[in-house]
Amino acid sequence: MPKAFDPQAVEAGWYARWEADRLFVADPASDREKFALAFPPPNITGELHMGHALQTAVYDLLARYRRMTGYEVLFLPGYDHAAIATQNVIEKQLAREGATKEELGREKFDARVNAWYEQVGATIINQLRLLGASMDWTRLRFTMDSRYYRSVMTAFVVFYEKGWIYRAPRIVNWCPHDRSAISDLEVEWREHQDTLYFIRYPVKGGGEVTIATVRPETMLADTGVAVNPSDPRYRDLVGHTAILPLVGRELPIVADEAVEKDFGTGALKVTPGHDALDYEIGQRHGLEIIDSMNLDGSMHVPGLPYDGMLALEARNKIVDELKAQDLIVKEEPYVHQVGHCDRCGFVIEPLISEQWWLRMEEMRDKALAASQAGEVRWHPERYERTYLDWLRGLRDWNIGRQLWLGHRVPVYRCENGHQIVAVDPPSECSECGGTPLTQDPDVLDTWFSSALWPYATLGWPDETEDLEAFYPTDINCTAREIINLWVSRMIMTGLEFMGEVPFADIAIHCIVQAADGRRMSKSLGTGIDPRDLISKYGADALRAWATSVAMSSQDVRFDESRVEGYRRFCNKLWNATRLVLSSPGYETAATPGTFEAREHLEDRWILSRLSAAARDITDGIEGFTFQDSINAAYGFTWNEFCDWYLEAVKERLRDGDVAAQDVAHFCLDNLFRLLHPFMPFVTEELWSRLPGDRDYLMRTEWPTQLGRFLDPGAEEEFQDVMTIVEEVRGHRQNSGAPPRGGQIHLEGGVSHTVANLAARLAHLELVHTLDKGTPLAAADGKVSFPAGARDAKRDKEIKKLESDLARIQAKLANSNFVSKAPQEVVDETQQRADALEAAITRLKLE
RNA sequence: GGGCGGCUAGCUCAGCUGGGAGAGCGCCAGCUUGACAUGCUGGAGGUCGGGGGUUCGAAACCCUCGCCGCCCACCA
Repeated sequence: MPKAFDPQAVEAGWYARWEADRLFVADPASDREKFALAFPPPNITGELHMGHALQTAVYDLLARYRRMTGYEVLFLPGYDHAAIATQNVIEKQLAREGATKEELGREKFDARVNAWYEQVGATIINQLRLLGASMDWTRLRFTMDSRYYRSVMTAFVVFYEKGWIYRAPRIVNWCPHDRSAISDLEVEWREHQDTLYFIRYPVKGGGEVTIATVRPETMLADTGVAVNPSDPRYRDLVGHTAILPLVGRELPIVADEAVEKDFGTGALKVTPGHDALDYEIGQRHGLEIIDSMNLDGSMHVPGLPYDGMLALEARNKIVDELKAQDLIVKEEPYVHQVGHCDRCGFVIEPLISEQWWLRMEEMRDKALAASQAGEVRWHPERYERTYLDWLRGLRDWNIGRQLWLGHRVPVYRCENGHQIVAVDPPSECSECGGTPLTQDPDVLDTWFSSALWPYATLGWPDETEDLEAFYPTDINCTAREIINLWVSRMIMTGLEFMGEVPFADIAIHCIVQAADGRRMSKSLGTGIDPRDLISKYGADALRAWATSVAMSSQDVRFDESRVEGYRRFCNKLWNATRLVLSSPGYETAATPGTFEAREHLEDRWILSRLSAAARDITDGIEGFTFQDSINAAYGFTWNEFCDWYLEAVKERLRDGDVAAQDVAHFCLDNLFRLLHPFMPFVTEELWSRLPGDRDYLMRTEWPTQLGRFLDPGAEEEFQDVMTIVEEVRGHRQNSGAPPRGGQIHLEGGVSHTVANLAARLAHLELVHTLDKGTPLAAADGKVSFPAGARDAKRDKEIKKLESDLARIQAKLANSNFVSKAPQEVVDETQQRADALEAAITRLKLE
């Protein structure tokens, strides 16, 4: 067995073996209880980043844990076509080549996209394998594969037949770059420093009204002026008509509650064609809608000199002309939020467009009712509110996109104007039999298809065996930024189509930031490729780190040294195993179990500690506090099993002591099981090196029967041992004594077992009389302290203990404390005081 | 504008329902200790963001202020 743990060498073979033996493949016909995870399909826009690695580690931990606890587990992988995002990726590639998708043409563009899907899909799968994700590859899904496509079409048709899908012109968020509408959730708000212009609009019949705007170019499409009805400044103007400068259009002056009296001048220019609020005001007052913008964001004002200009260009020219006419009252610097397309970054232009809409009321209400009924549990709980608040304010969803990439809307029209909505493309018009039919050019919002993920991947709308066995799935774990975009929509459509929430538990994991606190991103150069970390520290180390931070209440800054720490942890496990394996005769010690005798204190102690660790690790997983699991496993392994137990039994192991072998073996065996979900590779490897004929660790049982080893008496006694050993080491160090040698004197109260073990661990000779020799040591005043070892550090320690004691005694002297605090707290405090007094006495002894 | 999270050792973070301030890394000192120098031993380092309050007792609960971050939102 190599002296050092080498992740590369260990990891290489296991994944292939697990997979070849079909350990990841779920059986819907199994008698076992089912546990299903539909892995959030990564966008097929590029390679997986740290966030994906973290998420994968969490999912796989749950999958492996559930397999070991007896469930039939389905861990279903896949990826998402991510229409708008992928289209942007390809367009950027084309731009670098000096081309555009229009030049390329639709067919070649599609071919290019498919090639990209193949390439990136393969990379993603490879990364997931490197991470050790125990996914059922026989069920790999893609949101654009033919079966999934059919699910999406079916959902559309069902919604349509319910009357929930309709087409209507409305103000939408228009991305001039993508030439598509996007939903409110895809708008990213960024702070802009702009200028607020105060512009004078003359009023017909005399007077004027001054409005404030940051977008003077939109005035070309103004069709009204609005003021608040309760604003005394403008009361007399309501009902009058303003004249639009530069254009001459007559603008009715209306009163509307939506106008803020305190903003600007309190008078608002109304541009129903290019502002959401103005649109609503316009609707209420029957104002005309004028469209002054082309779909590429340029001005569409035929007959005016601004026609065809870019918005900003037009703005400058308009401001110049208004100034020339002395219509600008003033300009103020103004900081505000401006919407951008979250995929391409272009400034969003609100404009009127005819779009496909999905009514959400009924689905929203069902989702709210499900939460009310406790069918959805959030971890941490606070995210439930984020979700519910958003749901309550939900409006109709714009599901149409004017992109090249995505699921085409299944709506067809014949030459006679009939409209057919069908899952499969009809060959002729169902009303007049006419041909040819043309399909609606729109595609669906990529989130429309993602919303079906938990059941479309299982075969819906067909009543498949998988759907029957594995729906609902059990847990969804994602970043909070897609709670509204994705999680909420899965819940709504899941309730609608399947009648049940798609998962009962939702865990929100943290976001990994770069070490300096910035966002991890490729473009900023702050991203880290998980594969680099895997090759440096191993997948196990990366996973252990990921699960240790995943459920953090705040986002975490990436700290590479922590990943490195977990690699060292793997090495520690490795070497602990090596030590045990080197015990003579151990190879043939096939049947553990003789430790039941448990005559040694250290054996009883470590089994008790193992039992506690198993409990803490299990509780952490069940309670979505994975960091507690990792910490318990780490602490047990390093600070208890290695630092104390193995040190205590080294000689016994060297002598081939069967009880020591059995106990050590039992600890390792259970520890590997307990760590397997977190660090699957190294644990599987070490497990395979233990003697005996072994099946895969991956499919052994989770330890659940260790409670019987809890042994408070042994823990207390061993605590005495540790205290003595630590005191001896401390004083040795302070007095410059060599690390070994010297004697320990046994006094009255100390059990022979404790003294003996302490002597062994501290490398002392145990003697039974006080007058023999000079050194040493200690515990609870039961062992005398030798003369001649007094030093400055000891004085300092005495001082510290004395001040601690003074504080505690003051507490005990407080009658309020004694009378009001619970008796056990008072008792405990008294015990601490006694212990401190004893320690001081001991240290002062000469 | 509303909501949420964070502020704990030099750094990255734990501290759950209030009762002795923790870990990893880093730092200092000492160790070729028959598993591991990816190691071992000892140690330094914190008025738990500031200020009030509740309590016998507060890092934890309440109020308030200050920064940092996120989400939501139709004030042009």
